Amino acid sequence: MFAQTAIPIPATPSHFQDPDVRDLLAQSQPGTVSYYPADAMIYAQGDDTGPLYLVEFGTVRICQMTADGRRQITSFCYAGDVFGLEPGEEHECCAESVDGAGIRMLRPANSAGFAQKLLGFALRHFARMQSHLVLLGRLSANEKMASFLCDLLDRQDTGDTVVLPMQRSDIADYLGITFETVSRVLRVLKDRGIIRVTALDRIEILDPGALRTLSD
Amino acid sequence: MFAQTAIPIPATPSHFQDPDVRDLLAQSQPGTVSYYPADAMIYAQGDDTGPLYLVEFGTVRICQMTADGRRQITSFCYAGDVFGLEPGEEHECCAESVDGAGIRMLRPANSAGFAQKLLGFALRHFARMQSHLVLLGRLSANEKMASFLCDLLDRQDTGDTVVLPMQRSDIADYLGITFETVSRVLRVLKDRGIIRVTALDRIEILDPGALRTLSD
DNA sequence: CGACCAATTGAATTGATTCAAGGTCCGTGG
DNA sequence: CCACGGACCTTGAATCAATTCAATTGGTCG
Repeated sequence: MFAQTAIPIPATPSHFQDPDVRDLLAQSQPGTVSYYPADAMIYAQGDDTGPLYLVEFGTVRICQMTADGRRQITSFCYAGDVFGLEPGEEHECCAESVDGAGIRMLRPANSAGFAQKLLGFALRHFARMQSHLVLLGRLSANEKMASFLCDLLDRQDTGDTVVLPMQRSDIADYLGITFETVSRVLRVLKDRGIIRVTALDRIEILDPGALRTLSD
Repeated sequence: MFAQTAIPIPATPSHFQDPDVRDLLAQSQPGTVSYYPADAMIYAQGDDTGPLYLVEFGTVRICQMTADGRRQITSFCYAGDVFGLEPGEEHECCAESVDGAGIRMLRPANSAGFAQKLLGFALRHFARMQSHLVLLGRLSANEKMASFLCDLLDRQDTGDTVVLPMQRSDIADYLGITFETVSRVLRVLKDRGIIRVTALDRIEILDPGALRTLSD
């Protein structure tokens, strides 16, 4: 609503292999890709629900706030991910660009086949949230970080290096810890020889096995 | 699969007002009601997915375990709730009866309209998980308990009294704390005059306003 | 180069856990 | 009917993981 500095970008065909995404695109009226600079709001809490959003490039965070301003990031969405699916007329969460993201809006066709597709997406998202619940409720800070890094490692195909498009406070609010703890945990993993921080936003996984063991 | 002491009970018509549940029943092949005594497993992690389950009476807990045996209860299901919806061929979580529960199995019709109904259920469940994420990641033990009690108060229509069908360790594993902390938090709420514990499984809410304020 | 924001590190504090000791509830059997 | 046993719950004391607050370092951009 406010601070939306969306710069339209010429429509380009989506290049995703994921057959489910292709189907979804085929069964909806895909719009053009809009560019949202870092920290720009895509939709706010209270905005009308309706359209879905496909991440073409970049990263998006889905946030929910408590009354007194604490933030929980419920998920990060990367290229190929779909977000914006929520019950009710109004969004409960807000979506923000993390690092400059290209977003394609999808106006859902109101067909039954579309619901079937959406159900698939919802269920997949479901499984993610399920394990996020375990992470938040039952893992230590070290385990949370290890689990997060493993997740990124699996999703990115950048070899043994993980790219962190978000800053420490985002990671903290995703993992339910403070950003200082994120720093300290990274140091622990470094000292144990499990990772190497090659840049602020780049981590080399030296011992994936150890990381997975830790992540539980 | 093991320890399943399900005792068939004569089929009785579902008495739920919820139009969505009625629709779901109409569009599936509802089975008879089975009784699962306390702590009986309804399905285990790894069991085949497929049927849905409707809680006719009693309470069900959906659990996920870490490799080393820590447990996170991802949701409690009460009369009228539907569970068992998961992506993939196998269940990631297990479902157990908490206090002796009557469960009706629903074999989904493979119609498109059915997917639409399921999508609705999935999205509603979704919103619940979303706020559970905030609870686990960003609330203090006191706030978690207050939030839990508010939720029960809203769901049950037993006036200002809340019934706890589950034991302390279940609450603990749902809130991401220990059962000792559950006890201590209840004591704090008692000392502040917000609640009164009239029985082990019965809590009178003396000051709902204070509870809601606390809950976030 | 200087200014600013992000990230790291340190020290003190705290909220929650762990471990251990009672207490309460409830069913069972004498 | 009451004593006993076991499971659950409560409470206390010590410990610990993570937070808070504060200072410093590092990186980036005009």
